[in-house]
Order: sequence, then structure tokens, then C-alpha cells
Amino acid sequence: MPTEVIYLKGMNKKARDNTPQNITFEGKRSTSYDVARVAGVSQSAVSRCFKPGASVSAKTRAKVESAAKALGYQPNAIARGLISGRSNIVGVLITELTNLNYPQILAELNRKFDEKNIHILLFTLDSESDVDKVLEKVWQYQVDGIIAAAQFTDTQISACQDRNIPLVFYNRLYPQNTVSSVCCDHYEGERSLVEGLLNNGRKSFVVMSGPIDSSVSTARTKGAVAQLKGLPVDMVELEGDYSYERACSLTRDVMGSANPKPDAFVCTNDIMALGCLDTLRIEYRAKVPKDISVVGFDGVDAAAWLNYDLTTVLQPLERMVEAAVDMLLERIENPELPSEKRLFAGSIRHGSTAQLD
Amino acid sequence: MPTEVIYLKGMNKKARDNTPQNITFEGKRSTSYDVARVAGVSQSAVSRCFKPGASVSAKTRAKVESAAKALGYQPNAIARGLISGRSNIVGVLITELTNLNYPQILAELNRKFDEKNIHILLFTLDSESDVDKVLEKVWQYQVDGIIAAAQFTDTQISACQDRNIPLVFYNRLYPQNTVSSVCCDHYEGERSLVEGLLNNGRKSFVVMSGPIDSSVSTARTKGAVAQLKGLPVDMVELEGDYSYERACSLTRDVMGSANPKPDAFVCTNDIMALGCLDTLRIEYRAKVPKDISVVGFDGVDAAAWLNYDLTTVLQPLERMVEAAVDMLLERIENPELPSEKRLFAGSIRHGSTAQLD
DNA sequence: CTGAAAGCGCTTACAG
DNA sequence: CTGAAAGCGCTTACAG
Repeated sequence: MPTEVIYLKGMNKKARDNTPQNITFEGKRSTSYDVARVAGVSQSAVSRCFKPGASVSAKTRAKVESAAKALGYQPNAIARGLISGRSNIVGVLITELTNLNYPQILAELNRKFDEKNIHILLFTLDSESDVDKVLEKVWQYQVDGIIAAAQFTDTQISACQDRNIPLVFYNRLYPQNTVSSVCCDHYEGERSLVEGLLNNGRKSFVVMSGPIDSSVSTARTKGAVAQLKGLPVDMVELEGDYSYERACSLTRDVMGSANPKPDAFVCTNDIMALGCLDTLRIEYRAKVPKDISVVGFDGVDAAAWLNYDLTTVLQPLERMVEAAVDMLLERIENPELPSEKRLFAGSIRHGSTAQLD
Repeated sequence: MPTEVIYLKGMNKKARDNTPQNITFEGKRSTSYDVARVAGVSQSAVSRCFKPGASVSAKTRAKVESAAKALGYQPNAIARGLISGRSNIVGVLITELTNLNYPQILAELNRKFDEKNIHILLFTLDSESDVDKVLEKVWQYQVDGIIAAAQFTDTQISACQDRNIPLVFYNRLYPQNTVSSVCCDHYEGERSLVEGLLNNGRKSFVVMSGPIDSSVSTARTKGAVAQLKGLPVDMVELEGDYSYERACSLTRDVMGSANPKPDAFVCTNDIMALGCLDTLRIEYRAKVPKDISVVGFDGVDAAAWLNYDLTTVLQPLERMVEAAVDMLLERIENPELPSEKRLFAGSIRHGSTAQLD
């Protein structure tokens, strides 16, 4: 006749210790004490069985494993984090714009961190978000490190350093600050694109930037302008906001008034390039790339669609994410490591919206 | 002459208690004991000052607040979670595909949860991900609740219920299971789209579904088929995978062989509809919508681009996310609440790729 | 309103 | 290899 089993999971220590082995408590998750009691070993022994590399006899391990399975025991990561000082959580701060443009980043981050059993506490920032407020929340969760795809002030960077929380920026360089970062070489990518357009004989350029507060767009714009400066060509700089709609309206402005008409649109992201392209072809019946070249930057999916086949620069997104994760994990393991900046070259996609020579 | 100040943050209790008020310890974050010592009050008093609604005298509060500020004290959310049983963390499980198609969801979730000071532990699943493994990690972090935009088995749903962890599905219905969910009415949205095409006189339909394991695509496909069944019209069902490229190739298959040629492509998402549209126009010089109608589903940004102006169904994404968050928070507050299913109607976007009558 | 004390569920020296 | 014990940084009855 089987003993009746009552579940007593998670009682306080004294009550639990006075409880027979075959009695447990339903409703609360079981703890290492519950497992210890059922397995007939000490709580420390249970703890050791869940610590990789700890020395436990085969016999003890077997008893603990079967008890743990019977009770559905999982170590409580919160308690573990409190005592060990390692939460196995990293804070990921990403602007909404970045996630909209590169939704692959988060999945890729998750994949890479998952291999190391690290989890992501996600913070998406919109333009109104107060980074200081977000950081306060990050501190509270005792994260092991931070990946930031958002703009920080020097003070905010220092705040992380003061707290000894490793920090790696994604696609922000902070050249004048010794903080780790992974970045695509936006400047050089855009510069070489423009060089190709010049070699192709383009003479009158429109450079359409993203939002002024985007360091990524700023770097790209600078690359374009630096290549054009001093040459006998026309150049107009326009401030866009990375959106399709605004690119359309800026293109209309240019085509409706400028004289001479431009023969090259250099857009600092793909979405704007597509807006520009659609407007030129549909509303102005422009011949692209014969009369007007259009180039973007990023390599979004739509750049490869039949209707577009955009000439642009591809960011090596997967390699960049991998580098960011590796750099952060290294610095979590060894906080003494010096900071490091890794710059990845983009690769040109030779599409049919611009001939580069 | 100012007293020399040495920082002693985070020493053990005894050492700390024997430490003069003006001495603290650099390098570790300060704790409520540090604040208590500097403020000259008990640790409990400090704790109360950070608990909304606790009764503390103005005098004590002032002392604590200034000490906390001086030490840069923030309550440790991990410790708080351990003792209170509330981590203020919710697990968000989202398939990579869902995040690629609707990157706004995460930002919207973050915004809504942030208002309640709840944070997101993010898990992105790809097709190879083992939901059981992900759930194990979720359990370990003692999350207060789960939002799932991914497919669960009944067993997995039960596992959440057994652990008393509130669970709300996003865009999955589970009609035969009493679990809470927020869903767009995919079936009815697609059905009414097809009804509009029928009223417009379309006679030969291609229904291009998404991956067979996508419950969203299945519901949409069923809605289309149900409306067409029994009517004197042609219908071909094709299995796509929600991607642009596969939609192109399926469209080529149909146009290269079918007889009679279809006059309506019903694609169960926008991305496939755009691939279909590009292929029809560019490779077959088809007149859309005169000879062939194309409709999608979702309302992605590109659907509104000048070149497309796609007829499709918009999901009320923001309202759906808000509903999911509200439902989850209600159930975290009150676990006794019965489950609830909320179904939101999509709204038709009347574009120029199909005339609906 | 306030403080002493117990306890959340773990990890980790420490002694055996 | 194993167990008893301290302690991570909090919250929350409890008594005053």
C-alpha cells in the first residue's frame, strides 16, 4: 500500500526539517531543502550538485538527481544571484529605431548569450526616454554587464564604470572615451560608396542624413561629405529622420526646385533610399540609375526585393553582435581587461540603383 | 577640518555595525545597512522609506533620503524579489519571425510594462528552439508572469498553471484550452477580404499560406478557404513560408503553368503579398488590380509605400499589446481571476492592389 | 512611527 | 566527499 504523499514544498526551515521524507507540499516551488530532505542529504550537497565542477560522489549525485526530478526542482536564479553576486543577466539597451531597423539584433544577441546561459533584461528606449532613469532600473537588477545600442553621455558611461559594470556599445564609437565598442565603419563605408559614384561621373549630390542625434547617421554623413569636399561637384545636405515618408518629401523638395537637378542621392539608410527611389521613379519618372543614382546604407531585406535591387552597404550584423557578446563576456569574467574598440568594414552591395566604378 | 571619509559599503553586518558613521567603503554598492548607519536609523526604517505607502515620519524620511542620495543607494531588486516573491520581471517569449514582422511589439510591451515598473526578460525563439528548455530558464528567474508570442503545447501551458504563473498569449487563441489570450481575428479578417474580392467579381483564387506550424497563418488560410468553399470559383492553396523570396517563386510556378490564370492572390502576410506583386508586375507585366488582385495581411510599413499601396488588413497592434499587458498585470495582482480571451478585429486598408466591393 | 529579528533560497568557506 | 553555519540584501510581522 503506497504511502500517501502530501506536498510541503517551501515550508520554513524548522517546519520542513521536522517533516517526514515522504511528505511534501503542493503549490509552492520546491527548494534545495525539500530536495535534501527527500534525498536524505544536506542542503549543501544539493547545492553542489547544481554547481558545475563541484565535487560530489556519484551516489549522492544520484540521490539528489532523482529527488530533484521527482520534485521538479530548479535552483532559484534570484537567490543564486543574490548570494553569488552574479545574476547571469545582462541589460540590453536598444533604441526603438534601432530595433525597428535591425530586428535581427535582438534574436542574435539572445542566441549568443543563451550559449553561455546568460539572459537578457530588455530596455527599449524611445526618443523621450531618459537614459538616467533606465540606468537606475538597470542598477537595481544587479546586471552582470550592459550592451548599449543607444547614446550615453560621458557621465552615464562613468556611472557604469564606477559600479564596475562592464559596458559594450553597439554601433557607437565614442572615439574620445575609453569604453568598449563594436561598430561598423560607417564613415568609410559611405565614403567609398560616394567615391564609386564620383568615379562613375556623378556631379551633383544630395546627401540625405538621418536624425541629427543619431551618431550612426552623423558618421555616414561625414564620410560622404569628406569625400566630396573640395571637388568640383555640387552638394546639398538635407536632414531626414530615417523614415520613408520624410525621404519622399525631401526628394520632392529637391526635384521641385533645385537647379541643376541632382544626379546622385546619397541616403544614410536604406529606408530613406527606398522612399527617394519610389518618389523619383513614380512621381518624376526619373531614370535610375541612368540619370540619377540612389544609394542607401544597411542592407535591409527590402533592398534585395525585385523592385528595388538597391546599391547599398551591408553591415556584418551577425559578426558584430558576436563580437559585442564576446567582448562583454570577457569583461564580465575579467573586469581588469582594458577596453577595446572593434571596427568592422561594411561590404558594398552592387545593386541596380547606382553604378559604382 | 573635514573628517576623512573612507568608504565601507557592503561590509558584513557585524563589521559594519562597529563602524563609525562617517566611514564608508568604496567599490561595492551600498546597502540599506549602509544607509541606516549614515542616517542614524534602523535598517527597517530605510526599507520602509523605499516601500510606497509605508508609514515613516517626515523626519526619518528626510534623514534616510539624504543618506541614500549621498551613498547612491538603490534597493537591490534581486534581494527584494527573493524575500517578497515578486521579481517585477515578466518573461516575454517571442518567435524570431514575429519580432521580424512586428518589431514594434517589443517596444510597445516595454512601454506599457515600464509604467508599472515591470521589466522584461526576453527570450526569442527560433524554429529550432526547444520551448521546454526556455521555460526551464523562465522558472529559474521566478518571473511574475509570461507573455508568449509563440506556440506552446497543452503540457507547457499546464506547467505554467501548475506553477501559478499567469500566462497570456499574444496572437494565439488555443480555443480548446482555458488560457488567457489576446488575438487579432485572423479568420474573420481574411474572410472579409476574400468576400470583398468575390463581390468584385474575382473567380480564380490563389491562397498562399505561411508556414504550416504558424497558427496565425492557419487561421487566416481557414478564413479564406471557408469563404470560397462551395462557390463556383477556382481555388489553389499554396504553402509559403511568409518570406518574400518564396512568394516570388510560388507566383512564378502559378503564372508559368496554371490554366486558367488566377485573378486574385490572397497572401496570408504582407511580405509575401509584396513578393507576389513585384513578380506579377515585373516578370509578367500583369495589370494589378485590373487583371489580378493581390491582398496581404498585417499592415507592415512597406504596405503603405508609394510603389505598393497594398490592400491588406491592419492589426490593432498597440491595443492588442495594451490588452495583453493589462490582462497579465491583473492576473499577477489577482491569480484567482478566470482566464479571458480577447479577440480584436482587424481593419481593412483599401489600397490599390485590389478593389473590394 | 520605530527597531530587533526572522527568513527568502541559495553559495561557499570551514572543519571533519 | 560531506554537513553545519554564515551571509547575500532585502521585507515584513511583531512588540513597543
